[in-house]
Amino acid sequence: MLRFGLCCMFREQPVSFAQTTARHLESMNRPAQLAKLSALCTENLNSLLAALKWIDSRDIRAFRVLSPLFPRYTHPDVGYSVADLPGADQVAALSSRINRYRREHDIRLSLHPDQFNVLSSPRTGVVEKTIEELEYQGMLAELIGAEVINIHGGGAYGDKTAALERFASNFRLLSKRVRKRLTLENDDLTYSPADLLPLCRRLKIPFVYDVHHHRCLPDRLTVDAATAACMETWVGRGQEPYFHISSPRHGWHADNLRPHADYIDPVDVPSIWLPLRATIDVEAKAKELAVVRLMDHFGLRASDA
DNA sequence: GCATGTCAAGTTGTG
DNA sequence: CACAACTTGACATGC
Repeated sequence: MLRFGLCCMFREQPVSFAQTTARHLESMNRPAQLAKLSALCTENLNSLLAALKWIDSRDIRAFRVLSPLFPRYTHPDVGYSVADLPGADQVAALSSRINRYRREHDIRLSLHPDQFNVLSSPRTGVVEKTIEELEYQGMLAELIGAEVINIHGGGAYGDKTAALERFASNFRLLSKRVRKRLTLENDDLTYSPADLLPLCRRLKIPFVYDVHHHRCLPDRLTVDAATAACMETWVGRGQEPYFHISSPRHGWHADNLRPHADYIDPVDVPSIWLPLRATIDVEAKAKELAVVRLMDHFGLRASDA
């Protein structure tokens, strides 16, 4: 059975996540910073629980958690750890409530660190900051029970083979809790499925197949072949494979295919996916409305309000 | 109050 | 060589 997932936020449902900036925090003393950060973390965990309850009511069984759930956690000047927060106990209690909820309601959680995280970079400072961010996400994943931390291959620097070798050696520097959750996704500019699959097999990293990126950056593999290869990389981890779907905002004949549309055109969903047991994250700007519409289309009817 | 510019971070490709 | 695109709002500031 296919499982469709919502990414990070809502268009209409009144569930939102709070943020702050380092600049603003720097205008306060340390106790005031920690008080504000503690309030934001608590607020965001409450929002996450509300998000899971809403998607559960629509039979949506996967959710991508936004990276800054704990705002500015790894910032060099204002960063912190959960134990530093005045509300540390509440943060821990809310996190385990979320973890129990997603377990009892069969909801998959994933994380997707953004483009600043580059394990293939030749710059040691970039790799160090990437590792720090991934370790934060590993800590968060453990708290709330997220299965997957999904990243891209990063830059090519004129030599993809050498870059992926740096990825491989830096991968070994990660803690076990990050390594056992890390996945690799093809992007729309640099690394195609054919580029990444050998590395995924070698390091036993599951491959997340984004078919829209594949259509932007094709390789010798067909959609069917990439799908099958993706599925195989997940066997060792014993989890459902992840796919990503989106539709081009300006159609398939536009100059730029990369911007995402509000909704998914169902014909963009590969028909070979339909009978699979897999999770498809829906990357669409209309957010929950797009997920519900797509599930309706395929007869995976979400219950009505 | 409301509008507008900014936000920690990397890399690539375009203008 | 500088800057926008990735993704996206939401926050902070200033009028």
